[in-house]
Amino acid sequence: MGRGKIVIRRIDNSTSRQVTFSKRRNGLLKKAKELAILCDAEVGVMIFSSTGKLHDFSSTSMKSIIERYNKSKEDHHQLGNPASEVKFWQQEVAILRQQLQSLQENHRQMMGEELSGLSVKDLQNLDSQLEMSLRGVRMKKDQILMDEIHELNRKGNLIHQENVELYKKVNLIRQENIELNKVYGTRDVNGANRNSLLTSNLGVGEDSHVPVHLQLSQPQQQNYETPARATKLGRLQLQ
Amino acid sequence: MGRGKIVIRRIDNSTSRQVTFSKRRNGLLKKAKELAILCDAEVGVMIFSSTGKLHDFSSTSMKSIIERYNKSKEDHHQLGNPASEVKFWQQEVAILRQQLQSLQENHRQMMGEELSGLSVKDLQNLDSQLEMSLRGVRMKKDQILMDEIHELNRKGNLIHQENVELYKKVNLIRQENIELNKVYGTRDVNGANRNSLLTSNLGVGEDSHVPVHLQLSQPQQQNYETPARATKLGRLQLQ
DNA sequence: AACTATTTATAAGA
DNA sequence: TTCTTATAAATAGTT
Repeated sequence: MGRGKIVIRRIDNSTSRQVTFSKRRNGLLKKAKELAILCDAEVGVMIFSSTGKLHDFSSTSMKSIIERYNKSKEDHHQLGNPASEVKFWQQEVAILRQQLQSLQENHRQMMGEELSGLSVKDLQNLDSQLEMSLRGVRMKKDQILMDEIHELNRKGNLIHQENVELYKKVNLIRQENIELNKVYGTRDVNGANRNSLLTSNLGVGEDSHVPVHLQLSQPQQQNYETPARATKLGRLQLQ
Repeated sequence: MGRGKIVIRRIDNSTSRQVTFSKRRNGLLKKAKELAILCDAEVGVMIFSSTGKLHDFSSTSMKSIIERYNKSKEDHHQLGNPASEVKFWQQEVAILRQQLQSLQENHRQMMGEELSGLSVKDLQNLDSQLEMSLRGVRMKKDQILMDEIHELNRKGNLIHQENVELYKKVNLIRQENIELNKVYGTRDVNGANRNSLLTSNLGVGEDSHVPVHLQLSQPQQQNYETPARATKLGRLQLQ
């Protein structure tokens, strides 16, 4: 429901993700409120943004909704109980550690390390993925460079235009001087010579009337530099 | 958003209240799901219909969302609480969450996604890393394939040796038969013909005395398959 | 449960 | 962030 259709998938761009979050969060909270009023329901909504900020709505008190939820789930494991609370957090740590380990292993494989356990099929899949990533990265890089080049061209042409205008002005003033000389007689022959000299010099400027246009012939094949070491992007330090 | 505009007020008619509840409940849950996915948010929704039935959605576990909610709302149970153990585990969770987020961001970049924030230099480093990874993966893959080929060659040669030995034995036995025929006279002309036929057939085997040797001409350039989808290696599912 | 005329939400762009 | 606006999506009332 917007200018275009979208697929429900994590929004890559951080800025538009934030904007969308803001809009949709408001929408969700509004609809929760409406549902509670229209249908006489008890509704609780908790939202944590990716930056960790909490947004919530509850038709009655959130505490009572959570209690009702726990009761409904037959969950007699109370959240105020310190022993079970410790247990909960320990479980949470265990889950996160497992996720982290899994991601780390995956990361190492994407770095071309620790490939021993993989089959040819696994390796082929990894190969394809890396190739796709590489294509994406290079496209992005080229796009940035092309944008820069276009910007430079734009500025170059602007400056060139300025030069043309200045040249016209100079020519006009020179013409005026010649007219003045005609009216008051040629008092200064050397002065006239200087004028003709100036003319020929500016004539060179006239040759470059074609717009400046730089271009990379094959940007995707160019090599800008080859760092031997792994960078912060390639080799993430954990802890 | 319907045939007519409505005011947000409790629907008196019980039946249409139920119907509206059903429709809007689904809408709310759908939107909660979308928000969680699109904006990478942690979302929990609890709905009790007026008949008391529970409907809920949670992007992660509802327990962890409620915990986070309680923690976010107030850390009142930290004051003078001897359960510093809880605090410790909470800190542990915070650290792990941060690590996980960092690794996830890195992983997305290595997958060629979310490249918006990167400079040309960053992209070049990523490019180099991916290329290096790719080289490593292909080397590993080729090595496995070459090992397999060598193993097959070894087995092939072994079998070929066996065949040579068998051929020698057959030839010996045939020679013995000829000798016996000479001694006892040719009882069976057709039998001799069969023998000579056998000889020529085995002669073909003799031509291939050179060891069998298969080889991939350019293993690193071969394409075994091109999976369009990302695999478990490329696209790791977290929770 | 479908249908569909409308309202509402929101994606994209300033 | 906030506004605007074209378009997608949700849904109120109806069949």
